[in-house]
Amino acid sequence: MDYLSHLNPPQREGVENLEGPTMIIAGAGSGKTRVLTYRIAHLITVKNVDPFSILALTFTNKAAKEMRERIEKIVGTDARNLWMGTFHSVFARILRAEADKLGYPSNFTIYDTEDSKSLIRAIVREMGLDDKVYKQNVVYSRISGAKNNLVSWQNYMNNSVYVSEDEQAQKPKMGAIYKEYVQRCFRSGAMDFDDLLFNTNVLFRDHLDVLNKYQQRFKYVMIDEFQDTNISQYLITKRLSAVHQNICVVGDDAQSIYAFRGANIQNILNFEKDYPDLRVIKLEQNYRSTQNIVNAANSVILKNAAQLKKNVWTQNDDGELVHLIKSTSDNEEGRLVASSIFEDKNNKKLENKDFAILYRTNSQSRAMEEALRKSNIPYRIYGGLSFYQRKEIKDLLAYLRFTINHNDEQSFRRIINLPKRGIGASSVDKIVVSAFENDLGIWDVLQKSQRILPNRAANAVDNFVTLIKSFKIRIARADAYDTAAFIAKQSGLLKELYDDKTIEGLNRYENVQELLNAIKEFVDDEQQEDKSLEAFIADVALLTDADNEDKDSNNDHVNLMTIHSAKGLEFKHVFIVGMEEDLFPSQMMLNSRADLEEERRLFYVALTRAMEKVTLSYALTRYRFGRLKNCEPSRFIEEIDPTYIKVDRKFNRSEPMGNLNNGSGSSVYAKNLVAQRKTERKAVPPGKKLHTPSPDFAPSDTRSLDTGMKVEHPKFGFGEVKKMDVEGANRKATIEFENFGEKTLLLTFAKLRIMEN
DNA sequence: TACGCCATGTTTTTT
DNA sequence: ACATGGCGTA
Repeated sequence: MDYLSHLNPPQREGVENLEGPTMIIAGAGSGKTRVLTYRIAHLITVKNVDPFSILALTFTNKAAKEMRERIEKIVGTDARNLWMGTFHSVFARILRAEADKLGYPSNFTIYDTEDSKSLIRAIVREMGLDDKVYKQNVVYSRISGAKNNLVSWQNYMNNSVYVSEDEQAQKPKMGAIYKEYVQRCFRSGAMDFDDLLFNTNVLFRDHLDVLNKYQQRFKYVMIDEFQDTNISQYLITKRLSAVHQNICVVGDDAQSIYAFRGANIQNILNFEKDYPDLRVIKLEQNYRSTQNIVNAANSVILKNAAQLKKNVWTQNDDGELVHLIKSTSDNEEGRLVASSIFEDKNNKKLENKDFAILYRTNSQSRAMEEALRKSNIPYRIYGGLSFYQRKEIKDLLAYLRFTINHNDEQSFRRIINLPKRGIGASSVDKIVVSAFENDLGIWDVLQKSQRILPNRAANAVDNFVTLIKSFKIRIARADAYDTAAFIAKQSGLLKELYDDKTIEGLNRYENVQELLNAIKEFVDDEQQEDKSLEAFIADVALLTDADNEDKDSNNDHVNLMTIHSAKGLEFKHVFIVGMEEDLFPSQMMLNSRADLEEERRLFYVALTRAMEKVTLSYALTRYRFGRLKNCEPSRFIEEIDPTYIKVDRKFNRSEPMGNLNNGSGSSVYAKNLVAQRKTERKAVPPGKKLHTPSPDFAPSDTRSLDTGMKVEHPKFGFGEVKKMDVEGANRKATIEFENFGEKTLLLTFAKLRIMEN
């Protein structure tokens, strides 16, 4: 096989040794994906293994898709038959096939995080508990943590550790909420993300015939990004590969960055115990980055106590030193990065897509976007609010979901009064409570709504039921696109959005059309055999918009994303912005040594994305919650061996800060920001424009507002800003309007257009 | 029941 | 800065 000649000895060992348990410890940039790709190709072409019996689990859908394409280039269309995908998507597929064994319908709904949290919130209220004590985020992560450790609600309530922890935290009802949540999901015919893994474990534990079937089927099991798997995931694969023992995991403990989600480095250590005859292969030569970048990254990760022994090295040139730039504000940081990109593009003949701007939190994208837009540099934001998480999209999806699964409580709550049908919160509560008390599904209760609801509401519910039934009939006869378009129209959703002529409304309408287009595409896809709505809906909850890219003709843009979503990617130049204490490392990760080490690994991941150049950047002031805050440079900057870093100016950690302009915004920048739309951190819908137009009136960018400025208000007309005030967390502007006199407006709500002066 | 006004909390990361 | 939900009014 000619591809073998491109490999170094350990890489080759990883490709050629196909039998028995194998662990490949792959340092950053060591050609891990290449090894995995060739390994699978080798199985098919040399060992004549049927692709149907190969299971390859990846971290993202995108990674799976890319790998499949690369394999297809070597082995041809056979690659389509591989079982390849994320844990969640592969096991959702298996769970649908075996759902009856668990008492679930095969068309069960998948709840995303938002669905789960809102269900938790509803439960907490119904139980008469304080939702300030039982915060949905806290309860959710507690339940999620338990599920990922395979602790059922029964085990949870009997476990003295959990129970006493909850009592200590003054949250004794946690177990009861967990129980109710699980039962409600079950009755709704719904699984959340963690259930997909938890229930797969239950399936394989309690139905040995099923387990045996899949054990026989999957002769070879491979796991990418093994360092980011949790116990639940690990046990699934351990069970699956128990017969053939052909399990190969690939990972790098230094890049484990998902412990917060239950990922467990311990898995790597346990692996050696579980498979005594394990073959361990280390890929240590880095092909991606320059000498300086590799050395800088190594010097950082060295500060972590918990790690496997590994020596990442490279033969590449020294390259440039890591640059460090300092700005006075987040906006200036954006401008410096933008102009640096502009220069490098000219000087080094680079394209936009060679650059990535990485940050710790999604909210940091705003300043970068503004600066890039002003410099006319095309950019693309990855992650952030997904297309599929937008309200209007979720609304239509809820209709589709409910039509397929009539018991889905969360979808029901979304659509029962959308558009308004006169069914208010009290009616909804009655329906849900009645379902709960009689141990019925939502749909059963809806059929008999006149027993529990007053006439008017009951009639409205009857109409709703008839509507859904008409959708159901359509599903049986038409493909996904026809049905979805029919539902969008008949439900009244499209009309409601169409009638909304505001800019936001137009956008929403377009987004819904975009979803319909996506469904059309799905139907037209020749590789797609099942064109039913059910087939389309099945995996929608597992999609992120990272899966939707690449369709644009214009692919040359600067990449903006969080460090987490940069995992597995590489770029020539990488900017790591917001290198400030409390931001990176995050304030919330300073509580334990383990947390801080995870942040350090995150920094390591960021550094090692770069092929040629890394620029670190920090700002002395930054907006947070709309207020200007002082910042200190991150401790991580000092952790880089100074040999490999070039500081713009003398770097001084406790340098005194400049003048703070607190609250009312800075007039320096004000002049530049004229009636500019607040940055909407929205995902670019598939195949859509990169920039959004400016509306006439949008909630004002309050940072740009200052005394003396002329503004226009949709109701009060023209006026001049007289005074800016801060009261608590709110900022107010006193404005003298030409026709209405002086008004004091809360800037949070004021819709102002700032006139050029 | 629907709607408008405003108080409050949130931002750590994602399948 | 923004979303969310509570509360009062129509």
